[in-house]
Amino acid sequence: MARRYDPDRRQRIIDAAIRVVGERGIAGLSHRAVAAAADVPLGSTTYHFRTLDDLLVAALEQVDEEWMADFARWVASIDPAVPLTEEVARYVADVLGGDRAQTELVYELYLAALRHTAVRPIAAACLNEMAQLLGQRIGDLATARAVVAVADGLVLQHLLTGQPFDPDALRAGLAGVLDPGRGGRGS
Amino acid sequence: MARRYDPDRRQRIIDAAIRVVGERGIAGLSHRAVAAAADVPLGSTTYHFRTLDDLLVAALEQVDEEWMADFARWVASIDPAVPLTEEVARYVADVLGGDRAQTELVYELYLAALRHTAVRPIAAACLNEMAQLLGQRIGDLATARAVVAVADGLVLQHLLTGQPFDPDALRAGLAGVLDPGRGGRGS
Amino acid sequence: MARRYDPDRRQRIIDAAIRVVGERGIAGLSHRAVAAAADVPLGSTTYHFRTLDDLLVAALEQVDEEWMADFARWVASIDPAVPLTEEVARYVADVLGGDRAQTELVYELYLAALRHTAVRPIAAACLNEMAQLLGQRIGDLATARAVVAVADGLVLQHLLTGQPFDPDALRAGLAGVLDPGRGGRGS
Amino acid sequence: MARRYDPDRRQRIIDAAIRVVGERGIAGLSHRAVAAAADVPLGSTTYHFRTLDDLLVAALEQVDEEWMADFARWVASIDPAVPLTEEVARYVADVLGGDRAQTELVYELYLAALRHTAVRPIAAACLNEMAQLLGQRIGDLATARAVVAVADGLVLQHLLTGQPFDPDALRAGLAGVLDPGRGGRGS
DNA sequence: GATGAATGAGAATTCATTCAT
DNA sequence: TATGAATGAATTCTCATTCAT
Repeated sequence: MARRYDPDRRQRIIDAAIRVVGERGIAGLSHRAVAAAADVPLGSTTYHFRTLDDLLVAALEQVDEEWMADFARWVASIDPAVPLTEEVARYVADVLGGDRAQTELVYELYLAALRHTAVRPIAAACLNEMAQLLGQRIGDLATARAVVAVADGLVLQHLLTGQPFDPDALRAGLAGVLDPGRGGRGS
Repeated sequence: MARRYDPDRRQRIIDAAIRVVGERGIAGLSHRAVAAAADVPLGSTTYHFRTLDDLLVAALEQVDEEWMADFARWVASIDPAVPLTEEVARYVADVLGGDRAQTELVYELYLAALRHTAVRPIAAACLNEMAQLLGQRIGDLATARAVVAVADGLVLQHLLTGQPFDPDALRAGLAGVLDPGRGGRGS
Repeated sequence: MARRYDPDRRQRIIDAAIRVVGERGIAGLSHRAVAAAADVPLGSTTYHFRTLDDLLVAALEQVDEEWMADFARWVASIDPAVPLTEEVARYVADVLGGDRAQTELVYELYLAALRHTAVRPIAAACLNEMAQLLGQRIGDLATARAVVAVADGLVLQHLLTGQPFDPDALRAGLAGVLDPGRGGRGS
Repeated sequence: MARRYDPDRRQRIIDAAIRVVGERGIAGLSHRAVAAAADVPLGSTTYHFRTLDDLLVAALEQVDEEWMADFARWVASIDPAVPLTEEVARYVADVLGGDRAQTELVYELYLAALRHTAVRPIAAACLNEMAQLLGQRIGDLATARAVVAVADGLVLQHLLTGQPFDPDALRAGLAGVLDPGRGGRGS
């Protein structure tokens, strides 16, 4: 009854939705939860976002943007003089050591996209943009795609197993993939 | 009213649960849906699995087992004389070309594990077992872990972007990660 | 929390639904209203009738049955020695003078059936059964259908206009339809 | 933002309301639906029609007008030299063969009138006007009322049962009502 | 043991209407 | 005068879980 004019409400609802997904996962997203988190009446969330999917998409697009900004910062910080594996290791370590909530958010986005048609394009765009950005920096798209795959696979692996991340093991492992004889196989 | 002695009912419920998750995702799992899919009375599902979580865990454990069996078959089929990258490419191509429903099930497992304490150990075990199995075969655990990461990252990438998988690009990309100069960067 | 075992509940819900439709019309039927009228928890109505349509159909089928019983009583009471128009007039007068709630229910059933696929068959069956029943009694189906049409049209007309029903006017009017010269036209 | 001066807006809203009722029934009428159908802002519908009932009444009055115009055309086309039953049969056949949407609109009007005080007068006026108009033409009001009743009853019967309309059966049936011995009864 | 009716909470939506601008 | 954001109530429906039989 109090707040009648509230021009930023739409954005506040999106922010609240991101908070809710971060805390309870995509499965935990509900109009009610968002309304409570944004401190707006329930009807307000459905007014601004006709369906829950609309809200989910808006929220994940924003998550994607923030994630891309972080990723772009890393890309910009790559030192051509340093071996790429080391830079990748730094990236993975950063991600795993950073805000766990945000990281979970992104991987939940990926995995949910497998089922959820509405979020698929966001995840696809995210993956493609990462590869493009990195590809421009290092001059090779195939390598960029491989880096993104390795990084994603690693983050997922460590998020789920809880195993500590060891940069040296990564370098040795990657070397082993290309040349098992030297990487350790058979020794 | 018909079936009184039905020793396989528990298993049939699990199978039905996997079917339901495969069709509607974990969010679509419910006692009712499973009961309908298994053609058993509603009370039967709650009788054999006190909570829905118990049923989910049982189902995902079985998904994991089946996935591991497939993975083990691939590991056994690895030819030491063939470059590992080629074998990895074969694996990724197999997964992407195989039963999409089963593949999605495993990523559904990962997704659930991100949030769900009860499911986390299953996903962790899955990832660890894959690395162990492969590590024993190729003699190096770090390489095995890297392979698992690369494979997961690639499958996810292609499932989400819909991009066709090109084994040559993978080999070039991986080479580029280790030695950007030769893999394409700067050339 | 109190009432746990209640074997007649399903029927009580149907009865309550009929009461609700009688009072507020088909548009006023809601799970909530029925639950309140039947004094059962809301979930109970959705348990016994998965969708509101299911409940509506069950209720209207019962309305139809009761209506047909009344109609059959009239058919049985027809005196072959009395002109049919007089018997029809008696029927219409009975209906208009009887329980208005029940009559409205039936005509609401008819009119709703035009739009509502689920109730169409009930209305169609009702109309057909009336004609069959009467046709058997008077030995002619075409006449029976005409009687049903006249009666329905008249009841609707008087229900909506509030005009008093005059049996003599009906007889004169029907005569006029067949032979306008004698029925009054031109005089 | 575009239209500032729009003198026909009120009428356009009414037309849109009729369209909405035609498509989804009275139950589907809502400010939102009308605003979308009329391509006007939501506030515009509530501005021109303070309550939804006002809008419904305006729409149904127009439906009535259009219906009466059609009916008047039929009345004017009646040939005194042709038996009235044949003309009635022609009318019923016209209605059943004509625009189903418009016919349903009128019965929707009847339906609403059964419960809705605000709508009752419109339906009553519609029925009375039909009788008056026809009565003036044929010179007998009682006959006119009977015709209207027969026509309404027949249209309803055929719309609901889907049975094909047979003019001969109608004539025989009506004859049977007045003189069962000749119409078929007892033969 | 096994079943399914019962329950109450919570889900997404839709909406008429009000009112600040 | 016209608009659309805001609101809160009401809608249907789904469901995990309990528990009497």
